[in-house]
Amino acid sequence: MEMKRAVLKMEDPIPSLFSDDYFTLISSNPSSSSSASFMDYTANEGGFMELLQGVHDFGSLSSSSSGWFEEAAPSSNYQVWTQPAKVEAPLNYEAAVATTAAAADSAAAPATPCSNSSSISSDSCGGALNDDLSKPPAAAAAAEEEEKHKTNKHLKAKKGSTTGNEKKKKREREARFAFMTKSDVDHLEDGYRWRKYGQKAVKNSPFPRSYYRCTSASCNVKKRVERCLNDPSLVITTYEGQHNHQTPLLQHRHRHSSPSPLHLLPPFMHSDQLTPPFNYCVSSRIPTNTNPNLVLPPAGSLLRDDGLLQDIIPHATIIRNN
DNA sequence: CGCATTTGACCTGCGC
DNA sequence: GCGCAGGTCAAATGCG
Repeated sequence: MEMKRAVLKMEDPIPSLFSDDYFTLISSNPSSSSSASFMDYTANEGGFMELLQGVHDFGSLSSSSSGWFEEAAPSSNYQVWTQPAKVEAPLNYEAAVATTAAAADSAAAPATPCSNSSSISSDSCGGALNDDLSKPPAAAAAAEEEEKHKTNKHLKAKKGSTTGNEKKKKREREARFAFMTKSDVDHLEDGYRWRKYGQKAVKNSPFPRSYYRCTSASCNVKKRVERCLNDPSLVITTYEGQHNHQTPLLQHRHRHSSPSPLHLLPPFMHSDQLTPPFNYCVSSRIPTNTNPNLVLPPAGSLLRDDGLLQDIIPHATIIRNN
């Protein structure tokens, strides 16, 4: 099975993606022969949707981690890095996506953000991730909402003339959560309904970035979807904000009071893509047996990483897929 | 017809 | 101040 890996080197420049806001990158370590890469969502009531919501609870992240990255144990199959606070020291980042072939090489190397294992240039996946999270820290959603309201209300007026205060006021952003998945479709099903509101070409990348907004009224959650520059099969999804409503799937389930298997699936998964026990599929176009390589930490690291990973992934357990 | 997507224009922040 | 790049808007268009 093909595994993915994100490598962070402390001496490289921080990608702007990580330079602000609470951010979590969940990636796998290819160095393990036991290639666990799928989460046993069926064993958890909330599934990945709750996982995402849990990840959005960034308060716990900020309070439980002291450093820029929370380092996973070297023996773990996956690494989970979080950026709970602004970084002072110069750090360097690399998100290297290694296939199983490369995995053997780095098997001996400690799977830590400080690892000296193989690196790639800055315009790799790290570069793809290197978008503008370098904005002011996450602030209250209300502030953002208010500003957004202002923006919408006075858009035309602002186009003509902007007050000094508004001009100077820094844009505040919601906390973000990004992850990479292996998929041939950009927009992965996650249980929520999204409306695409923009698409931009990414500098130095042939792949555009798409912008989506949750269609639910009063929910201002956004997500951005782009492809990894180095490995176009990887989709980088960045969620911003927190849903203030249930997923349509959950609502449907509650209405009918009979458990729907759909709500137990991770985002971007359909029930018809499931072949028990663990053949989850990211893409609706990918055959059931194709591994999506949603990069998530293994049970070992989850259990080991007291206080952090449990906050990120509240109920998740990992099953093996080999 | 209603909703989603596309796409060019505009706004904003940041670095030089 | 200027230019660049990311982010957003909204009219036009497409689709079921």
